Amino acid sequence: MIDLRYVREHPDLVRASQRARGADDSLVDALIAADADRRAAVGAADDLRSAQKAASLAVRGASAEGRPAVLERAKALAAQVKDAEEAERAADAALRTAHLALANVVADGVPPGGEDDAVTLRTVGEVPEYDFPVRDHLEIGELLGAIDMERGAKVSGARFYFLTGPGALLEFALAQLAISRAVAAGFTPVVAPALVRPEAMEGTGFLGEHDEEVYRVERDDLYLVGTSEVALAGMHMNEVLDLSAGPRRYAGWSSCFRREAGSYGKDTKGIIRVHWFDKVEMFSFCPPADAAAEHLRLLQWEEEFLTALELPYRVVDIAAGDLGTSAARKFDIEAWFPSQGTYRELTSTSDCTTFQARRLSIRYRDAEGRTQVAATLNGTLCAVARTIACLLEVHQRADGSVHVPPALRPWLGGHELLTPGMSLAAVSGPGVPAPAAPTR
RNA sequence: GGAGGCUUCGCCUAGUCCGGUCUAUGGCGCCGCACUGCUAAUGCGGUUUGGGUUAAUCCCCAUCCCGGGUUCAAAUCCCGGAGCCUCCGCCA
Repeated sequence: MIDLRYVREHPDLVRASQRARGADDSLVDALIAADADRRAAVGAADDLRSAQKAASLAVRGASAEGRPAVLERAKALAAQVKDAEEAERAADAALRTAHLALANVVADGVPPGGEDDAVTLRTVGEVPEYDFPVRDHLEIGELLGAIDMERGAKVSGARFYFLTGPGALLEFALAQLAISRAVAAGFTPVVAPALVRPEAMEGTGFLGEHDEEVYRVERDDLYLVGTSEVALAGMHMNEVLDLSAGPRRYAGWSSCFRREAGSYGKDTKGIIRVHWFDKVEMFSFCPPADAAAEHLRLLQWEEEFLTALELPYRVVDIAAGDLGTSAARKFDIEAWFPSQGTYRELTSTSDCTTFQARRLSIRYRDAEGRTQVAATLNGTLCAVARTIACLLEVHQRADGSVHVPPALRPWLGGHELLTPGMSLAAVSGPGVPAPAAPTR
């Protein structure tokens, strides 16, 4: 939800933002009208309630003979209040509808246009060259015994998979690396629920246009999250945070579930686009004035993570028409996928300014001690399945083995290569004693 | 799944049986002022959160977990829901 005061004071800027998104700018005027209606209705109902309260008190003080008349008057006012409150409710609902219809105000500097108009800010790392025919991540995964799509489909259907052997170990290695780096950077690590109540889903803006993307557990009126952003934002709903020591940062781990409705035929091979994956998500609460700077910090942490994995990538500034409802600005990092000969989205970070926090009522105390709406930001540190896909492809060798970046080695038994048929018993992690020599 | 208890303005708490200056009690904490070599102690005052109105103040309305209902009037009575706790059952 955007700030109503801002809409009142700068309707032209909000209209421009709507146009930049390719959305209807007349919604702004509808919102302003609904706001005026509501305030009129509230004023009328308040005045009537005030009169009725006085009348009601008069009933108590009335003499025996004056009482019937006073009571009559109080009853009449009560009826009027009832009507006025009905009108107030209607005006409230109309305002809410108009309010929810508006997406966040696009930040200054966001490129105009739609999906194809993202601006590449920089390209980092060399696109690798291979002197052998490259395999896609599924072929490599199958050679390594790391990915099993067929059995995933047998058990759960299309777009489900098993990570097996080295694939499973890779998941944990990535999780450890991501969480460790986040903790070192000052994030509070969080294991977040993947099943949330409607308020959290709605507050983060996922029941609007993304409604079709979301799994709903009807029986219990719960939703499966598409990202731990939902649980992390919901964590502090209806709270006043202390942000005097700087942004409050969380690194959340959870499974993520997406119906992928409307993506039939897209990325059907492998684990790039799946109904379920695990993810380490960064989430930050900060004063709105710091949000843009915080956004760049999240982006930097994302870049450092990919650099540690030795993955070539580019950073793109998403155009206004392609922003999510809650985002004022969004940067994606796209990593190189050799089998596709192109960069594909691996992580994404959004500055939601006060849009989510206003809905969720997440506030902080400013220097003067007043409560203000906080800003929220989110960024992927590691979406595991897709990252594994990218790693396998980029670091593949002619013989089907895969180079392990040094950053991951501590959790993969120190190995420099994952090789088809390798013994997993040798792939121990820190804290695990070396396997005992076989006794016979 | 079953039974019972609980939820009050940052924290604790009175009030709920029996509806009406509850415009919510008291303590702690916090803020201001006074007093005092300093600190402490003490005294006085303030201290929920939203909304409406306003240049600002004043004022008005709402708010006792949430949503309905009864009533001239609801923290208080009735119905529905949520959360927490205890016990039983089941379960990793």
